[in-house]
Amino acid sequence: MTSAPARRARRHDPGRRDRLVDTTLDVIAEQGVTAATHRAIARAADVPLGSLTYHFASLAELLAAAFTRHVDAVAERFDERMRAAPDRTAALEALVEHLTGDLLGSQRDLVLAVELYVAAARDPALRAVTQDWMSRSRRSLERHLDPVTAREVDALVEGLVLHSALSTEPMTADQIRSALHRLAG
Amino acid sequence: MTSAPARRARRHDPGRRDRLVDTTLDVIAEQGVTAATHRAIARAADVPLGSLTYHFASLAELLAAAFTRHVDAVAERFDERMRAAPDRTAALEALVEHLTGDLLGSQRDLVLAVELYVAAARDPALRAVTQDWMSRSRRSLERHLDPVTAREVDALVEGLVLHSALSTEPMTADQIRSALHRLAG
DNA sequence: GGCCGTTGTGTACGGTTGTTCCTATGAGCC
DNA sequence: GGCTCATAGGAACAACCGTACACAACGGCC
Repeated sequence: MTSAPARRARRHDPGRRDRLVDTTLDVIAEQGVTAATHRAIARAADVPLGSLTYHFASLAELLAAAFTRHVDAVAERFDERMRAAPDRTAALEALVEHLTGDLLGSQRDLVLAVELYVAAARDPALRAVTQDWMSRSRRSLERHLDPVTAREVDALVEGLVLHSALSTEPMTADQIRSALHRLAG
Repeated sequence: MTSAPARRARRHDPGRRDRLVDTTLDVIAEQGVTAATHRAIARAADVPLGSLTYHFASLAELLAAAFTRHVDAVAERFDERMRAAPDRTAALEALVEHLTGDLLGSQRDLVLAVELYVAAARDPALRAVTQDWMSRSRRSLERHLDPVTAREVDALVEGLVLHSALSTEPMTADQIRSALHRLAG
């Protein structure tokens, strides 16, 4: 029996561009943004190396597309939660759920957030993505909070996320809830 | 006239190991942790390439030594401020000064903090450094705040720092002070 | 059916990296 | 003065990177 020949994706492959963006996010989440090289992504997506430079002019462009897609999804999900909340109290509780469920619950989203922070610290194009994210999340919060409070809550949330990412012990929902209520309650 | 021969450091060079650690911090602050290569650091310190692997078994070890030195300095400076504060109100004001003066005032410390976050997200050795920093700063805060509040303030501060690093508009002392007082006032 | 342009593929190139290794040097001790 | 060994120095190596490019294949239009 020959060794497994690594089944190639079919030659005609519409939507490969989309799939490459998703695979890039997977690689970043699993191995970090510095490990997200052309070769690593090509291997993960099971496509030849040249396919990446065909679909994306540069690696930076591919990374930007990937982070943009991720931020769009997270921001939209969050705004839905805020729109659904009837009042301020419900909004804060929805925020707690957003944090414990989406961000801190799945390591994936947490890791992606931190990797984006990291990459954005040096790449102006990615910094635009993070600024878009911050302003969108602030706008979502402002559905139930005044602008000043929204900004403070946004910063606190950012810190909680980073804390959880770097700490050994994860933060509990109760701790998050109490901090939020003290700031915006 | 020949081109400048790049004056070499003298052959006998006691304390070079220390100087390499400082230079590493400079390179990280100016060009980011990903640009802190053996060659970049050697060039900045004006020493031959081989000198780095002689003094430090690996690049990771050098980076860890550099971040450790920096964290030690910042944490010690902060604890001094907290020790000097007579009461809770003074402590909060000292924290504002610490943030606006040391961290946000000089871009250098802010950049170093974010670069450390970034690097720590992937390197367990560096994560130990950040955890040490967090626990020390929390302990300093606990000189005037109860543990729960200290933890929340620490998280908020982390978020404010990150916000300032990634945002275009820096955060003002007044905004920081008002957020802190709302949380711990 | 035959052409053509879009899409897919594999290889090669120039550059940078961390690390190793051999040699040269000189400060401290006898 | 002579020995010795920790330090200084520079070249070399293997691995990896992003990107370019020439060629193959196929769908859609005439």
